[in-house]
Amino acid sequence: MADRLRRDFFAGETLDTARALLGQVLVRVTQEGTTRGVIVETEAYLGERDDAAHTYKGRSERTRVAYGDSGCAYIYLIYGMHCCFNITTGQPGAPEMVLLRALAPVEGLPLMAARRGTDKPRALCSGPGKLCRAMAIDRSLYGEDLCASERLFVERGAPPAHIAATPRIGVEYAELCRGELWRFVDADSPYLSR
DNA sequence: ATGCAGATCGTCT
DNA sequence: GACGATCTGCATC
Repeated sequence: MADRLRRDFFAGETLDTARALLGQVLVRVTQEGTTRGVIVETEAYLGERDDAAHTYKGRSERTRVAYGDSGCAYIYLIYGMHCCFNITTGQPGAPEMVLLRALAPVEGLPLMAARRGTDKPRALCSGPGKLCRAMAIDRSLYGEDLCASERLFVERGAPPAHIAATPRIGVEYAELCRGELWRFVDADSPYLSR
């Protein structure tokens, strides 16, 4: 049994955590079964100094969990139909987080395929909405503490050999930070969102 | 391979 | 009332 990441893994600098999450293993346990995927693509959202972040304009009901402990699930609905899954990072009071954008599926592929309506491995978790669907992550898990939960957590994996940094996806509207290289990918992975 | 329209609703103005 | 940290299917090249 691999060991679970502890709070201190998520509590440091958010850009470091976004890089360090590559190669770690996201685990989701449901009554239907367990699914696992290696994290291959992340994005950092840096709170009140990042005009692409939900927390740019301060606290709101939606972003409540971002102001608490690191290592918790920040999940929201986008376009009325997809969920996006972030892990809160940094110190309490600093509303920073890391968005998980893609996984390399490693366990529970048939269950993922059933949830996604496709069995092509590359299509299962290669996007923030896709991975939420494949892993059955929705807003009922909002605020879940990944350092204590039995149903959603991250296990220790091996860092990738080559990491690339690029601009984040879909944040052209953010005049200030759209050019920042705050998206991180396993450069050798075929399971990226693009 | 690239491009575009449509789906659909919580959150914020 | 407007707009997304998206995905899919269909059209065209």
